[in-house]
Amino acid sequence: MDAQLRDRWLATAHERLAAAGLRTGAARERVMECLARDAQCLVSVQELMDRLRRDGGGGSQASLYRILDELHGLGLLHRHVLPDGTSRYELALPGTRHHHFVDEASGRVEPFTDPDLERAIATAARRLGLRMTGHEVVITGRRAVTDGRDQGSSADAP
Amino acid sequence: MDAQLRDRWLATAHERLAAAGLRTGAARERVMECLARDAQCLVSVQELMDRLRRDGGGGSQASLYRILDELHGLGLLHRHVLPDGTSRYELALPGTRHHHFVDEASGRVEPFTDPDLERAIATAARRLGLRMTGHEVVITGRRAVTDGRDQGSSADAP
DNA sequence: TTAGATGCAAAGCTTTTGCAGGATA
DNA sequence: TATCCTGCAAAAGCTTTGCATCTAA
Repeated sequence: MDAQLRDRWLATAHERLAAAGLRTGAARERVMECLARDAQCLVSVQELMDRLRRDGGGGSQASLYRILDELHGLGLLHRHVLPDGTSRYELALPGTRHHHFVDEASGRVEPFTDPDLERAIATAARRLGLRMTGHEVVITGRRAVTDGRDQGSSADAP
Repeated sequence: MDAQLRDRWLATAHERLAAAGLRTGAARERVMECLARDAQCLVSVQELMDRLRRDGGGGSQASLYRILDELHGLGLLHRHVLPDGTSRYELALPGTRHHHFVDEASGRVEPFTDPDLERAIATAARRLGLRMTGHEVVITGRRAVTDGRDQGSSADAP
């Protein structure tokens, strides 16, 4: 968990909510703190619900969905839909964009970044004559059996 | 609609179904013909249902879902989930893979291909040490106002 | 004759909505 | 005090399942 990212997101979020003329509510504050901490990479609504309950705060499902939709509308969250049809959210902040890999073996979603891929997407959009507002890359697969072999330099930015 | 693609897919599908020891059923035949014709780029289950009804054949919703799942399991269909949570299918055949662009203005989904992008994805997967079984790229945006200007060479393979 | 294939209806899941009551600025 | 925020419960969609029936091989 990146504490700096968490704080930066919380600050931005509060700022933007205030600018939108919205008030401070207990439920939303709890959700936002949970997101800032646990949604640095895609989390499902169910996972969020569980963590909120575990954190003691409680909160209703309806509020959670409403709040997520609201934050997404303000551009504070990215929203993805997995092949199973459930939606997942993660913090949206400039410079933190990443792609996703779904491990078929475990069902886990993991982030990765790749400047070349990013570039290729931008180029493709330009070729198509599009003003791109967003993009999503999901690679599905399994970890190659590494048996200790070097996997080559990580595509993840350091 | 690409008649050659349609026929090639139907042939492959029949072949693979037979190889899997499955029997011929009226409902599945109708669905397959509809897919071969209308699912060369992502169609929703609802759209398929409508077209099947319009074609007169009828068929139940349960069968449609079952058949789609079955064909997907045999690798004959690609399955995508759009941001609204509904799933869409399209024919899966070697050499016909393409990416998707969602036009925010119209909500339409359109296909495009881009060898460079394809390459970038393969490279990224390799770097990550993954055995890739699938990938999905969705670009969201709007068509730039072209006002007659050349958009550059199309990213679509000729 | 036997294992699939199909349709109908009901159940399951995630997500959304309606409303009344409770906060915030 | 006027909005906005919350929670509860019910509703809405899309998708899956159970079960009895029909059919291809």
